[in-house]
Amino acid sequence: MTQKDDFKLQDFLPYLLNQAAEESGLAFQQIYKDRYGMLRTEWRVLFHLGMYGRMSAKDIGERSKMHKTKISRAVAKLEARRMLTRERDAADRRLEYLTLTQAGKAAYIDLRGVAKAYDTGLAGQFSQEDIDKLRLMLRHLAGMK
Amino acid sequence: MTQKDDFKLQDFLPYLLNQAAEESGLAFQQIYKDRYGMLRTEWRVLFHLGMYGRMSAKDIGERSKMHKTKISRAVAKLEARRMLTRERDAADRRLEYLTLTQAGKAAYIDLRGVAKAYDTGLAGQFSQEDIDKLRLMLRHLAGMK
DNA sequence: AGTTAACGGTTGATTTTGTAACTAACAAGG
DNA sequence: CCTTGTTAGTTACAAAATCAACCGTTAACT
Repeated sequence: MTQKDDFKLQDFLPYLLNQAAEESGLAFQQIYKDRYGMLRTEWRVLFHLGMYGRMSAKDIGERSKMHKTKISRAVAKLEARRMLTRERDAADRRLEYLTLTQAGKAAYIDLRGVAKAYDTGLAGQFSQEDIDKLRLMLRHLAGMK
Repeated sequence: MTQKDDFKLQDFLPYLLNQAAEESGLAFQQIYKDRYGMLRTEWRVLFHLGMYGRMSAKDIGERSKMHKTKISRAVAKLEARRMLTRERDAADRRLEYLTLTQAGKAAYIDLRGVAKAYDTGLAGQFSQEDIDKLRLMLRHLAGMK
């Protein structure tokens, strides 16, 4: 091109990370979509509630860095599908605590199992040492220090 | 939760990759958006044409794994902004070859410089050895063998 | 040639996201 | 109390992504 063109898009970290994220998540996405008709935002909310138990939308937002509108909509859908219930805080009536229903817990446990196996499969392509380092670096890049 | 819950969402590779991709790309995204009003699909098309020179939408699709409708629309926008021109193949009149205009090249060169500096900044957080390994693993996960 | 299938690319309808503005509730200072 | 500001969450509207159907063209088979 116009000057010596030693730029390689395939090495550009944001691009590479995106491609890896997309490709590596595809098959898992297919599962929660097919099995429960969920969106990514929805399974993320589900996972947060499954892992940490009862919490507010705000708490989820802080941990996941998802925008509050996404969470609001995901919660609405999960509620419509009877996967969670809301409960207003008596002391501060702006707050709503979210809890998984039995159906929600069942979905969480199911998907958690899938995720674990899936992750094991991905990680299995590398040595334990390498995968540990990868996770460490990714956490660093993600700002999850 | 219901059983021993040793699942950590923060270690789940597709999730972690997504967070890292999102976070690491944010500031760069801001630049091509502010400076040229571009979308991610648009700068990707721009970069492909800048790096490889004249090519068809289909070629871009194969290399970038973007869906053809995204590419079609990105090309239309770049054309409207006079960043590229189309040229029909005389032999196979379904094909269109895309070429950057001067303005397109200038934008590419500008953004390529930004990307390089940006990437250097990201990579600088790690040792050369680690960053090489990271890229290798990401390429592997992305299926870009 | 004539039919059918496949391909490159575009378009339109629907879904999902992003951005702002909005409620309703609380908090702090006067 | 009463303003002003902030917070948790929702909603409305615009921007963008997805999906399927589409057009014109080429290829393949008969």
